[in-house]
Amino acid sequence: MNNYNPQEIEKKWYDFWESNRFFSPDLSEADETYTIVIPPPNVTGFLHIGHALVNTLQDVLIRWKRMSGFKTLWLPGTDHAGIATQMVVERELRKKGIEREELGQEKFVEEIWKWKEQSGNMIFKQLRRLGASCDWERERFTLDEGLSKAVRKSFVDLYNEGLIYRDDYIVNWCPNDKTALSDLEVDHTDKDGTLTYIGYPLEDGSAELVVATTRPETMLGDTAVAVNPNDERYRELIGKTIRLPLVGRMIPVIADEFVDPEFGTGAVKVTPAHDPNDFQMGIRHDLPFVNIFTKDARINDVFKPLEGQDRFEARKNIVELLKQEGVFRKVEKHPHSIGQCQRCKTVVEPRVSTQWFCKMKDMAEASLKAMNEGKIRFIPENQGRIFEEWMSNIQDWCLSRQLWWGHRIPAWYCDDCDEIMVTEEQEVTTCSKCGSNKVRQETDVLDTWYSSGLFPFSTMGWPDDTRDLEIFYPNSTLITAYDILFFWVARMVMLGIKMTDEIPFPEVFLHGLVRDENGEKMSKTKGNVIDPIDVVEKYGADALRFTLTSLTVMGRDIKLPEKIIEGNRNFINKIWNATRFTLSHIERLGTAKNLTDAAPGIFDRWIIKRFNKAATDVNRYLKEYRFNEAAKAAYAFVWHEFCDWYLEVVKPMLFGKLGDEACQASLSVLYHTLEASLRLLHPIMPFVTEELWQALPTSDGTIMLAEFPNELIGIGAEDQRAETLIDMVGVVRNIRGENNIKPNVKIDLLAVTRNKQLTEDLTSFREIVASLAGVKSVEVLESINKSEGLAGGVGKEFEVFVDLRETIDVAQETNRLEKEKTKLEAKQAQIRKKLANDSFIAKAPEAVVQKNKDELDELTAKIEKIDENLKTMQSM
RNA sequence: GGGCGCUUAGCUCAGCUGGGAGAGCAACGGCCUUACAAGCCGUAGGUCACAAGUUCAAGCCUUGUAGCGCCCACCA
Repeated sequence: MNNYNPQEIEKKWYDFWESNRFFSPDLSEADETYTIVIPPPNVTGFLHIGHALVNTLQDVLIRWKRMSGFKTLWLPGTDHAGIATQMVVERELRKKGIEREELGQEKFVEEIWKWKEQSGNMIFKQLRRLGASCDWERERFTLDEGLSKAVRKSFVDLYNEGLIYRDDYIVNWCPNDKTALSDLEVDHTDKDGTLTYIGYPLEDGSAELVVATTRPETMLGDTAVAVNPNDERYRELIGKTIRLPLVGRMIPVIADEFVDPEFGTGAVKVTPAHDPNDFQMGIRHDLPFVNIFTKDARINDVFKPLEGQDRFEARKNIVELLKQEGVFRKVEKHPHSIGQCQRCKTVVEPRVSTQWFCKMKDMAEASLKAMNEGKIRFIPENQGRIFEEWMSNIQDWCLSRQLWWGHRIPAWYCDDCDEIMVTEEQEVTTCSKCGSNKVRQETDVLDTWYSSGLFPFSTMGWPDDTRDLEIFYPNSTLITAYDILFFWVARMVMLGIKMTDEIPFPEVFLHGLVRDENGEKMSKTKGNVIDPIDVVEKYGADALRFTLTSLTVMGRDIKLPEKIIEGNRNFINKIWNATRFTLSHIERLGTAKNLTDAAPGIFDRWIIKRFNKAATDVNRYLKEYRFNEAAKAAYAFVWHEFCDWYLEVVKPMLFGKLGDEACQASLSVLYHTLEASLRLLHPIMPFVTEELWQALPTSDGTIMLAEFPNELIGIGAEDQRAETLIDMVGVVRNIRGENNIKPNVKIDLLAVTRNKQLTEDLTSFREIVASLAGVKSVEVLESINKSEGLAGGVGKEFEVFVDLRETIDVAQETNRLEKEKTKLEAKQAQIRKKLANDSFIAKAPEAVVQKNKDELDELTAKIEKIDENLKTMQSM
């Protein structure tokens, strides 16, 4: 069994962690805390790739901080998700032939709860498979008693302060869901449409005013025609009366600055009850509001001939009627934007109705102030500007929804005296004003985002004064996708400041959206959905986590091709095998069990130094939310430094070619570097690291509570000695590769060194160089008498030659040398030019100048040697 | 209409405060070398969209141009 098999280990370790309560913070110790509150998924939800991403990132941070000694809490919860859930359950019931209306609100809500008990929280089971280290003991739900109390408390407070009010207003109405929507819940798309021109005759029959409209059917609700006051063409008509075709209503011609004389005919029909602009005009000019639609957007009884017709049907039919009446003038193509319900895609109908609103301006200003004072920081930064833009142009928030699933608005109406009582009490039976007991509770519920807006503190027990609130609020950071910046983040910031006087979190990291390999949004209809659970089953959770982490770049969406996941699975396999190799030799580790007991050689010190650099980088990158860089740093170290070089260096030691002491030292360094590497990788790939770490003889407990590495052990001054030997191996491999010398052809290496240290090192470690370079012997020389058949390479402090008399292809070797020379000469020319520039010498920092000079010397020396080698070739 | 981005190797993309153009995948050549063929070694490939500017020095800073994308907005 050489390969890693995730299925065998993942469940085992998750159960181990959970049953040992490793996810729950120990409140008895007063460590520094680190808190993340989950973006609550819908109770009805199934894990999609976006969840996999956001929760992987949170888990990486949480595990990293937990290992770094913080008291960490990752609090999970779900959102009741008003419309979405109601729709799902409605659909389920319809399958059984039951309509929501038959059941009534109470029964229906009971059904949803039942459904939630059965199928809800599926997503948390799936999150466990991802490895999410949430504290499941603190799981919350937005409709829990505690969170509901927070909703009531905040609502009442805001109402008493005058920030929440009830008013008649034109709102976005979904005729399918039969509820009001907030502006954010409406998606706008450009669609082909038409512009219909209709002639409206003046009352006295003297003329007609032609208006243009995209929605001719709304003319039934017209209560005016507007023109721009400065429009010469129509100045005479202002104040005159028009007879509305088909309906016969007398309506005035009004003047309003809103009208654009350039558009259409410059005259606009005004339908205050069915268009947001017209609504405003209606208020400005005190016009009547004629509602022409039922709640499901059919023509109501205002116009009998079309009564009961759907608005789109009516649109066609009314044109016919207008033609019959002789007022239809023409129709043009006219693309325009239409609003659709975010949930059901039905075209939204603006509708005047009584709704509850929240004033946003002051809260938005407070949020902007907090941001400008640096109390809240967005990562990436440009998201802060988007936040600012939105906050600066904020509109009041329509809070009420004509749904049944959600927090019922805590308001009661008295039918006798019309008193409105807004109170935290859950049972109101008598009117506080007139004593009547004809009181009834508001049936509307709150926008689902209202309760999630309280999530950072309602989950901690607010409004009560709880220990959790004290310890874990404000949260440390918020991780979420940028597409809910306004829906959720903005609301949390505003409500957080308002209700608790504190910013709910000082940092917000907004990640991109996961798309398919062609950059398309994933959707079931397109069939390009990647199911994270499928990925987990095929490649393992760690491969998925590593992939998502390594693709998380600031401010960019993520394309996810399967190939990348496969490559990262291979990386895990690499670690798996490196560990197997190490363990297979570990019993030979005698005295030098502790790293500090070992007397590390130059390669040992080199790998420790490389590890220290990787660990420092990973820590820094995670701190900066540069997930991709953190993953890359760990990957590059483990694969390309630890496995590619160090493991190969160690092999000759293990075979006893350099003596027992060196072997012991390297074995110790090998072991401890591996062990530390597992800890370094754990936050990103928890399962495989736990599995391997548990197999180590020194491990105790769990890797998830082991210390996150910083520096393995301090290594003193810069040590280039190993690098030089590594460089030499590279030069020899290049000669081999380019000359197509088969690995089984063992050649002798002649090395000419230019300094004493290198001579010593090469002598001591010739076995290692021989092993890595695939040569049978290494002869260390101070100079060489070149003879035929020697192919040579040049390094900074050495030249190497191999005897190729048997295999040499002179043409090929000459070609190789010439290519090398050309490359070096180009570089040389560049640097010469730079150094010839007086301003460069004068103005560039001394270190930069010196570096260039050194490099030039090195290049010149190398080129000289290559020339010599070329001569040798020519003589053959 | 306003705002925010993107353009770097065949593909997907990194590149933080200006000083070496990089990774993964794909390609090419060679290897079952005693952890790993889910692997190893070697090689090739780029006017960093275009133009101008600042600078000793620009993929990176400034301005403009072109193409692409996203978000917001009440133009009938």
